[in-house]
This record gives sequence, structure tokens and C-alpha cells, in this order.
Amino acid sequence: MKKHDLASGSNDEGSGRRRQILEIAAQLFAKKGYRGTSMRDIGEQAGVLGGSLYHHIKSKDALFVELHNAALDAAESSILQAIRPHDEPWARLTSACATLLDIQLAPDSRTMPMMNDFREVPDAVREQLVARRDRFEGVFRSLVADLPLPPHIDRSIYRNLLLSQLNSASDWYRARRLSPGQIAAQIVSIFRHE
Amino acid sequence: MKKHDLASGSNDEGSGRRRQILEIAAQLFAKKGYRGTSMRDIGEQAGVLGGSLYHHIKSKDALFVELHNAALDAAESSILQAIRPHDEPWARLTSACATLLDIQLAPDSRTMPMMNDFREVPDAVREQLVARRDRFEGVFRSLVADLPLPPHIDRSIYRNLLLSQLNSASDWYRARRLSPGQIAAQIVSIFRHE
DNA sequence: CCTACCGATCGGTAGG
DNA sequence: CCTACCGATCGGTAGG
Repeated sequence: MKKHDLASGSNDEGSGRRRQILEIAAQLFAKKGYRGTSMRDIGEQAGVLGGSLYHHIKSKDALFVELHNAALDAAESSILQAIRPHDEPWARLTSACATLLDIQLAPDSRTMPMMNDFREVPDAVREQLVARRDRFEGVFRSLVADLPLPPHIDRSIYRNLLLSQLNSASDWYRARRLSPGQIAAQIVSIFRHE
Repeated sequence: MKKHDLASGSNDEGSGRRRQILEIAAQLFAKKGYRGTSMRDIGEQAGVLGGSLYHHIKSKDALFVELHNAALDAAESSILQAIRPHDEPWARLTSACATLLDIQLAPDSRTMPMMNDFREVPDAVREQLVARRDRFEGVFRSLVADLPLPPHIDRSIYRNLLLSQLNSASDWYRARRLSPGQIAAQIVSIFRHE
């Protein structure tokens, strides 16, 4: 029960093994948080001792930052692809929200749990996380800028509210009454004003 | 710089000292999280060694649960008091949101940081936190039930979105451009549909 | 990838 | 409230 037995007798073991370890680490970080996941935990799932992981990674900090940034890269490109076919501002926002929610609420999501972890992480790590997240949020800044909103709504607040909504959805998404797509529709319908 | 020097030469030192320790612990938990705060950290701020705290508390777990529940008690009663003078459903919701946001965004807030900590905490603690929070959320369940919302809006989703909004506000409330009251007004204006 | 270990830190306790 | 300690666990390393 302790080893992942992906038959990996293939040649390019070096990087394949590394990817496998990253995958395991991502799941553990997502489930237990940064401080709640020890290198020994990761090693156990990978079938090696904690110390052995340091042949593949430089440090726990660097591992976490790498996973976090890769998750945001993937999310960002999915969203950009999803909004491309749409022209109408509300349609663009809706597809972006649905895509992000799909990622956050996926049963094995590895993005979300890392985005609210900022207080659990060493200062040096947090700085890198914040920098990458700011870039990610630029996509939404531009989507919100294009909306025909009533003048009394502050767009900066609006964007922050929308994003914190999407990012924290998994906190209360226990009951599977509605699908991620339906949740996204509800969110947009609440945030929709003109 | 290490000791709190509240002159406490008074008689009822026993419970006064305990309250002082609770206050210190609450601030540290709020700033650094459950796992990021050690008993030795708390002791240092209180001017004693970590082990000495166990004359006043039973365990770190029990301390955290006590602080969490006391914070929710206080928040709940503030909110109930704030909505009492209002009759109109939107006015009641607005005053509840403004009150909760005031608490969450207060410079030394001790409520908020504990509400999203659920993954950082031992299982036995989490169960107690969740139970208390469910009761707290009942207030908002009833406020939302009274709203004249369009039929296409799911009230359970609506309430969860609103609450996660209020609870995570401090995550992005860095720039002090707007006051908590103005933020609350923005939130309600976005969530307002009829 | 393992053995064997380092120094640090943790929550908590006994005994005064 | 302190001294002095417990067993456990942490991230990380040397040397093979």
C-alpha cells in the first residue's frame, strides 16, 4: 500500500521519476498543506526514504514553489484557451470562471489548496508565490475591465471578490448537489449587473 | 520587548493572568496560524517558558478551540445586535455584513484567521470548529432566507458565496483604499438582486 | 537510493 | 512559575 507501482522500467527514468515525485508531492500538499506535509510523507508515498528525495529536488521550499507555479501556468493557459472563442465580455468572464472552478473543484485538484496557504509558508516562499499569483490575476483584471458594469461598482473590489470566490469554492463544496459548471453559472449570475 | 507589562498587581490575578494569556495566544494564532504558533512562542510573549502555560490551559488544542469559539460567540452577538433595529431584509443583511467585515478587517482581528485554518488543525480540533461554525452560519441562513431573490438563484450557494466572501476579505484587504464599511457596501451591492 | 546521522524544534510532564 | 527533561518529528546532509 505504500509504493506507487507505476511500472517504470523505461529508459528515461531520471525525469520520469522526478515527475512522479512532483505529482505525489502536489497531492500531499493539496490535502495536508505545506507544513502538514513532511519530506518523509512524500518519500513514503514514493517508496523511498525522505532523504533520498534530495537527489531530485533542491529543497522543500523550492519543490513547493515549482508545484505552485506549474499549477498556475496550467490554469492560466486553460483559461486563455477557454475565453479565446468568445467576444462578448460576459461570455468571456463566464467561460473563465467555469474553467477555473473546474480546476479548483476537480477531485484531485492541485491548484487551489496552494493559493490560500500563504500564511503557512516561509517568508521567502511567500514572496515568490505572491509574485506569480499577481501575474495570474492579470487575466481577470482584463476580463473585468471589459465588463459594462454600473458606475457605482469598484472594479478592483469586484475582481478581488470574484477571485476569492473562485479560489475558496472548494472550502464549502462538500455536497455534490451541483456540478462545478452549475456553481460557476450561479456565481456569474450573482456577479452579473449591467 | 518580550514581556507584556500590563501592571497586574491586582487581586484576582488567577483569571486575569489567564485572560492575558488567551489574548496573546489569539493574536499569535491569528498572525501565524495554528501550526506556526508554538507554545514557546506564546510563553515568550507572556514572559514565561512554554511549559509554564500548562498551569492555565489543558493543551494547545483546547486553547485553540476555546479561542475560536469565544471569537464566534462575540461575532454572533455583535451581528444579532446590529440587525435587531432593522426590518427590511436587505437592510438586515447589509448591517450583518458590515458588522462581520468590521470584525474581520480590524487591525488585530482574532476571528477571521481561525476560520480558514481548518486544514492546518488536528482532526479532533477540526470537528469542534466545524460544529461551532455551522451554528454561526445559521444566522446568515436565516437572513438569506428572508431575501426577495430572483428564483434562478440558489440560496444555499448564495449564502456560501457571501460568507466565504466575508471571511476571506482580509486575504486581499491590503490596500486601505476603502474602509470596511465601504467594502461591505460594495459586497452587498454586488449581491443585491431583486 | 540507503544508512546513519545532525541540530533544531515541537507538545507536554514531573517535581519542586 | 522554573529546571530539566521526555519522545517524537522536522529539513537536510555526508558518504557510500
